[in-house]
Formats: sequence, C-alpha cells, structure tokens
Amino acid sequence: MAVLSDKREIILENLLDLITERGFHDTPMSLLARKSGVSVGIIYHYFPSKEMLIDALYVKVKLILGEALASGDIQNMTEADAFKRVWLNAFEFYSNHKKEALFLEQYKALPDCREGEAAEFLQKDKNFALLVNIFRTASQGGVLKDLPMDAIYELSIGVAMRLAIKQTGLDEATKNAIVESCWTAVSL
Amino acid sequence: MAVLSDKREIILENLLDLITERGFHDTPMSLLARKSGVSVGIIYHYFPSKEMLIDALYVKVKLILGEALASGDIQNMTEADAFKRVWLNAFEFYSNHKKEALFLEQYKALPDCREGEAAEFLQKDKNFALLVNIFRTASQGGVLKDLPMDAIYELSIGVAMRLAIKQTGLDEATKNAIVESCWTAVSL
DNA sequence: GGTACTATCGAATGAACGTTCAATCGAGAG
DNA sequence: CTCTCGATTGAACGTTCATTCGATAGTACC
Repeated sequence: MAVLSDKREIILENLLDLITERGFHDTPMSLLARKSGVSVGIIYHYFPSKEMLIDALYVKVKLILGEALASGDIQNMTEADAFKRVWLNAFEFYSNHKKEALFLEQYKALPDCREGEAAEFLQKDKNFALLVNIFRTASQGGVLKDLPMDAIYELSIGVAMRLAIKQTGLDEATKNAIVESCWTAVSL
Repeated sequence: MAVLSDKREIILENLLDLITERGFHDTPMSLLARKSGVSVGIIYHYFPSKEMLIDALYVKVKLILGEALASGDIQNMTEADAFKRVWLNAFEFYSNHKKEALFLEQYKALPDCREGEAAEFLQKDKNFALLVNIFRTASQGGVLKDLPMDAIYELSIGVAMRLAIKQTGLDEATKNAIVESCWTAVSL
C-alpha cells in the first residue's frame, strides 16, 4: 500500500530535481520517467497531464512551506517577536530548500500561471490562515505601518526568501541585523 | 538603411509582447514571424538562433533599464537623496514598463540562464558603473548599514521592482512612505 | 550589364515531445 | 483455479518546433 504513494512521491521528487536543474520545458516526461525508474505510462496513471503534475508539485511545496513558516508558538508572541520568528523561519526554510525555492520562483514566472486554481487547495490550509491572520491583526493593531500588504510582504518575507536563495552561509549576527532592518522598515 | 535595423527592432518588440503574454516556450519562431510581418527566414538573417534572439532582447532591456535608473543628477546629491531618487526611478520604470519587468523576471528564472555571457555587454555600460559606484561609496562612507550588498539591494531596488510589477496605481503618499521605509531599513 | 552582396521568402527537414493504448503482470476475492 | 482490477510497460502516434536552404529580388559599385 505504501508502494503506491511511494511512486507518486518518487516522481514528484525527481520532478523537483529536474525542473530546478533544467527548467520546465527541458524536462521531458521521458527523462522524468527514466530518472524515477518508472515508465512514462505510470506517470500518466498518477497524474492526468504534465500540467497537472507540475501543479501537484506546487501544492506539495506550498504546504510544507506553510508549515515551516508557521512553526514555533507564534500565536503567543508579541507582534515583533512573531514577525522576526516568521522571517527567520522563512530564511531557514529557503536556505535549506533551495530547490523548492527555485521551483516556486519558476512557477510564479509562468505566464499562464495556474496559481489561482492550484491555490484553492491552499486557502484551506491552516498554516496559511494563521499567518494571514497574524499579519492582519498586527496591521490593525497599530503595530505595523499603514502600508499595503504587498509592501509589508516584500519588505519582510520577500526579502528573507530572496536573500536565502542567493546567500550561502550568512553568519548569525548579519542575519539578525537584517531581520532588525526589516522590522524597522515595517513597524511604527 | 533605416529599414534594416527597423526590422530588427520590430522583431524584438514583438518578441517582448509575445514572451510576456505567452512565455518563452509558447512563442514559436513562426508566430513571431507572422506577428512581425516578416518571414521566419529573416529572423535567422538577423539573429543566429532563438537563444541569441532572446539574449539580444535581454541586453536591450537591461540597457534602457540602466538609463532609467541612473536618470537625474544623482552624482551631486546627498546619499539619502540619491538613494530615494534611484528607488523612485526604479519604481517608475517598472510601473511604466511592465512587459520589460516581466521579461526580466522570466529571463532570470531560466535555469540555464545565460545572464553571465549576456551580462558582459552590460559591464561596459556607464549607467551601471555609476550606480554600483554610488552604492559602494555610500556603503564605505558610513551612511549605509554594514550589510551585504545583496541585502541592501533587496531592501531597496528589489522592493521597488517587485511592488511596481504587482501594484497598479499607488498614490504619491503611499509611495513616499515606502521609500522612506526602505531608506530607514538600510541607513544608519 | 555584370558582379557581388544583402534582404527576403516559406516549404521542407528532422528531431523532440506529450500523450495514448494494447498488452502484461500480480495480488486478492470468490 | 478463475475473474477482476489496479499497476505497469514502452512502442507508436501525431503534432509542434527550431532551423536550413535554394530561390528571388533589390541595390550598389565597377
């Protein structure tokens, strides 16, 4: 019984490898099959199309990302501490999951980005609900500057993500200095 | 004589349209030719391959970007003013050149990103040299926090770019509030 | 008017790809 | 043992695409 979902997982793992190494369009199904040690047919047994296959990977990655971001007891912290905690969670996650980060970037750069449809699954995810909630209450509670949510995001999690992708081995002191800078930027 | 480079330009313009609407891989040479009102052959007359064609567009976009960023008399401003000016230049450029911005994002997301080779042209560009210089002297002059250049970039131009791509119609007050936030984040 | 060179065309080529499907396998039920 | 059904295979199919090339027309120089 484990075998069944095993293959699904193996396929998704190899897809992540291939896509980050070669990109969507240089990752033919035949190669994915070979690398995964399965036949082409079996991929179509588990996923209806290449498009859906990629969407499945997107949802999977987004879910583990949500879990990572919301880790720690952020509900019972001050806004400042929760902010910094989430920032560091993001930085650490992306640092240790460069492939996932690159995949997410590539996916979002897709012109026919099916983010909307795939995102429906994510709306129901409790971690994302939690994060959205925290940011919203902090914003309404007079702790954050009165800026658009996009701006707040780009000045916080966005920066964490992009630095994590680029940087390799940032020492603790520098990392903390950057978190503080981000907090300075968004807080009153 | 103008006709010759005209066609080159027409092809590049249509390429930008198509790529931002449909993506690299959904932009066949045949379609580009039809939309440009030329034959497929002529594209290969002006560009050796699709890859080089896209690189040519990249260089072209990067050059006008550099020009836009460095506009204004930023050499004779205080560091704070120069910073804010460049930030606003970036925001405005990307706001008015969404296609160019999207193309740049897609290009950088390319796994086999030939940024390195294409970038050789850009190293010689005076505008980029100027910008790099300004940031460096500001950093060494004790005006900016002692953070990695990547971090400074992501907290400034990076934020401007991403917000410009997403946002539509940010009022002046909000825009200025965001510049100030960025400056707060990176300055001592 | 001959020669050389550039611009232009678009049908033809050949490779690569996503997807299909008829066939095989193997486990579990009756 | 037989029947069923999901898992699995990979050759075959039809399409799409980047690229090539032989031909034609225009232009400039001698």
